Amino acid sequence: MTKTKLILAYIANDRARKASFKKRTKGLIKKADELCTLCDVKACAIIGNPYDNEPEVWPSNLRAQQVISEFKKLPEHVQSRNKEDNQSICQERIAKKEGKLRKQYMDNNQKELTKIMYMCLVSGAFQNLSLASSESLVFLLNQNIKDVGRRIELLQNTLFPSQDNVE
Amino acid sequence: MTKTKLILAYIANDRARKASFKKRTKGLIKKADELCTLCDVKACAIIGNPYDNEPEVWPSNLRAQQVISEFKKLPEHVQSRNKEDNQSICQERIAKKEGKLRKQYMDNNQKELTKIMYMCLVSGAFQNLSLASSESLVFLLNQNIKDVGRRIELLQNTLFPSQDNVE
DNA sequence: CCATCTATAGTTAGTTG
DNA sequence: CCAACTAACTATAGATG
Repeated sequence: MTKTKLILAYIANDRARKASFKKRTKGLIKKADELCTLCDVKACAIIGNPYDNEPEVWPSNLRAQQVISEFKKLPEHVQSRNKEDNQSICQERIAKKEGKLRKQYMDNNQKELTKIMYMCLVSGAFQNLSLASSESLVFLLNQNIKDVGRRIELLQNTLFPSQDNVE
Repeated sequence: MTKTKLILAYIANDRARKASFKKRTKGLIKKADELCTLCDVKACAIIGNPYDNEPEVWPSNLRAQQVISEFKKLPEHVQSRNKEDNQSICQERIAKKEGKLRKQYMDNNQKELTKIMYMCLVSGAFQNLSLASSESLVFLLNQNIKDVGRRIELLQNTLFPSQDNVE
C-alpha cells in the first residue's frame, strides 16, 4: 500500500515480495506489541518465514507456547454453548447484514442512475435507455428539480429576507 | 494514535481501552490477512479477548492448530545450529549495532555542538564553555569557514566561469 | 542485501448520532 | 453497544545510495 494503491494479491516479483514480507512482518509485530501494551492482552503470533527455516514467533518462543497451551484448554467452552443458541444468534446476524446489503444495493442503484443521468445530459442521448431506467431517471430528475426549487427558495429567503422567514 | 498522538501505555479508561482493543484487533487481523495474501505465508495468531471467554483466533481455529503443530516440530532445528555458531552470529550483530550506535553518538555530538555554536553566535556569550567544548567549537567553526570558502569558490566558478573550470 | 527517503494509502482516537 | 465521520497519525511501495 502506498505510492500506488495496494492491490491485494500475491506479489509475483520475488524481490518485491520479500521486501514486502520483511516490512509487513515487522509492522505486524509492532502492531501486536502496541495492542499488548495498550490493552494488556496476552497474545501470540507465528508467521511462517519463507526465507528462513524458522518462523517468526512473537512475542517469544516461550510466551507463544504459554498462550497456545491456554488456548488448547478452551475447545470445551466453545461447545458448551448449545447449538440452538448459536443458530439463532447467527440468523440474527445474517438478517442484520442482509439489511445492510439491501441498503448498499439501493445506494449503488441511485449512484448508477445519477451517473446515467449526467451522461445523458452531457451527450443528449436518451434513446438507448430501457423503460425501467427511463422511469427511474424521470423520478430522479423530478427529485433533482424539487431539490433545486427548495434551494432557490432558501437562497431567496437568505438574500431577501421577509419578517416571516428570519428571526 | 491520531487526534492525539499515541501514548504507548496501558489505557486506564475502560471504555477507551475496549474500543481500542476492538479496532486494533480488527486492524491486526486485516494486516495479517494482507501479509498472507501478498506473500503467501502460513501464519496464525491468538489474541486473548478480555471481553469474551474465547480468544480471537486467526485465521481459523483449525488452521491455527495446523500452524502450531508445524511450529512444534521445529525446536530440533533450532538446536541443530551449534552454540558456537549462534554465539558468533550474535557477536557479529552486536558489533554491527555498536558501530551504528557510535555513529549516532558522533552525529549527536556534532548536532549538540552546532546548537551551541549558534547559541553563542546569537548571544555572544562564549565565556561559559568548557575547554573541551571550546576546542570542539573552534574545530567546528574552522570547518564551517572552509565550507564557506569552498562554496564561494564554487559560486564564482559558476557565475564567472573560466575555460579551466567549465567544459 | 540493507538503510534511508518520500509521497501516498491506510489506520485509528475521539466524537457524534 | 455499534456505525460513521474526521483529523491526525502511522505504515509502506518504490526509489535511491
